Amino acid sequence: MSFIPATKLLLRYSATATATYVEPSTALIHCLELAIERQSLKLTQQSHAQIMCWKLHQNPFIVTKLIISYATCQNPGQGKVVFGSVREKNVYLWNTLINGYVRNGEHEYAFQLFSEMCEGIVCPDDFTFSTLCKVSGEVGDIGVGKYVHGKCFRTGIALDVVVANSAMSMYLKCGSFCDSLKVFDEMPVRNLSSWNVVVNGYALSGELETIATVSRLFRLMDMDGVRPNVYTLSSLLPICGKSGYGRVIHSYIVRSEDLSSSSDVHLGCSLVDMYSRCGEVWVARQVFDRMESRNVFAWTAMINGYVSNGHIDEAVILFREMQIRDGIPPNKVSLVSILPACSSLAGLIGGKQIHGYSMRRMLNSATSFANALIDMYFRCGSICYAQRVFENENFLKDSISWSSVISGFGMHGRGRDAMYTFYKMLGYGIRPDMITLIGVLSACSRSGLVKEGIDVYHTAINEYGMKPSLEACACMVDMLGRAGQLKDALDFVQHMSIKPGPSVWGALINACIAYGDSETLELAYGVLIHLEPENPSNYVSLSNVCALSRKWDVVAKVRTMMKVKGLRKTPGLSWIDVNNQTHHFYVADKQHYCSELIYELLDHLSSMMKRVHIDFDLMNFT
DNA sequence: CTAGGGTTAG
Repeated sequence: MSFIPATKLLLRYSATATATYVEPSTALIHCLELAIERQSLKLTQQSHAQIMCWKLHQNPFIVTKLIISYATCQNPGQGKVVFGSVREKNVYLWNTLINGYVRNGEHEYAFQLFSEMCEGIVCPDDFTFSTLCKVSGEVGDIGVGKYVHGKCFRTGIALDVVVANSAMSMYLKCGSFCDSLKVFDEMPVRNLSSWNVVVNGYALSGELETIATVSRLFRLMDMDGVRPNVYTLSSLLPICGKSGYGRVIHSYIVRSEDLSSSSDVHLGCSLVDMYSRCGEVWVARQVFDRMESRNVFAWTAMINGYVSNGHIDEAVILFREMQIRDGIPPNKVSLVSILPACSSLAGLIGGKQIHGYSMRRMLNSATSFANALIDMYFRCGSICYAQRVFENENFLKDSISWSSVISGFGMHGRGRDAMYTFYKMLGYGIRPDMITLIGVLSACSRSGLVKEGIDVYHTAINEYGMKPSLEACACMVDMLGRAGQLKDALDFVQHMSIKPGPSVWGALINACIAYGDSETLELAYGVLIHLEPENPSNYVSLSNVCALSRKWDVVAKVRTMMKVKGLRKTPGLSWIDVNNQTHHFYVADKQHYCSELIYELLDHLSSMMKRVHIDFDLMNFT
């Protein structure tokens, strides 16, 4: 794009002027429009000079354009100077000036101009108020927002669609969805934008209450004579969860010709994401394959879908295809998505390659990326690299970074290190969240640090006002149970502030099995099966326990109960990649052609481990 | 003939 000097452009106008005369003011407006389009300060200044030359600086149209032009060039102050020299300031001029400051992020000055305007002769109009509502929303101060909105009512401007829409959006941004809905309810006329704010409000507020509202929303919109557009649907899709409404929306898109032919990438991404979240990754893939164009968002959504549904190999293939076929380089988020795949593949190499790539592309300074990297190294067994990323790499550590390190240590049985990291985090004044708490507690549990774990639990409640989640409680039960403190564990379960769930009873059961408390065991199984009558794992576990104590009649009863209920448990399996071939094994599986050799080695390793264990115990007791 | 609202993902 070549730069055209203003003077040359004006000359060109003079040349054409022989054929058709062009007003100097029209020529200047065109110049300014070009300046706005190109964001050229130079062209703006040249036009300004020409305006002064031709004495057009009182022309309201030209001056308005000039102020916009300065604002687009990040010079709202220059606009203010121009504004000051205009004798008759009309409402357009005021609005333009205020808007210029808003666009440059100078919210406070915009408010100051607004109050100056209110004291003057020129009254603020609907345009002024919509702008100020937006600013209040961006500031996030509901007090200011209510003040501005209140002023709209005196003049009846509040009923204007755009003003009301801005007010709704303002309340939403200030965190008051109900004020937003109140405005919506009282609007005499609504349009698509009004509905889009409401939909967004639902999207921001919780999930479950929304589900019932989603289908109603469609009907109500239809009754209002408004059809959902791309924005409406892509805000709606992420909150559908597994409700099945996602499919309803998809079919609506397919049926509406304008929507399906728009081939909007954003909408496609939302669909891919929605189906992935529903666990229907195959459908997601079909949507993905039929998209007309795919950007990095689309590719990442699909990769993420595969990773979160456990199709690691597909994710890796797609990660390569994105770069080879479409020439799209991965960005921060693509890397964060693929990193968990590296840890599942149990190969440190892939993760290290991503780490190296991120450093070359300078993508490694992002907190979320560093956090994923730490997690990946821990999962691949490299405590050392994980620590190195945490300590040496230059990124802003958030509570997730600390939590990753804490649970990483826990994973490897390094309870003391986890505790040390936890208290260091508190020392830095960082608030722990539920994930942190669970990380510390599970670390304590695995390392037998019962007293320490209880201390942490009480610190979280008393000093940080946390309300332990079900998982956190399950960790406590697990910790007490593993240490053999069955009475305390049961006592904890019975005095929990929330209703104990399956995970809590499950933890108690494990402890009972390990320490042979058949009385508590019976109680726990009773509750667990009552809570989750459809979970096959519970029956299998119960039957195994009974088999151990040779209660064959109970075993048979449990097995028939499962059959009657039509429950089947998919057996767990493990696998390993050797020379690009995957070998998988079930429990006591003898199918593999190297079975004999494998079991021989396994026996050898177990006896070695037992010896080490004994040594370890001896060391602890002396 | 000038100015305003909804949002933008993984």
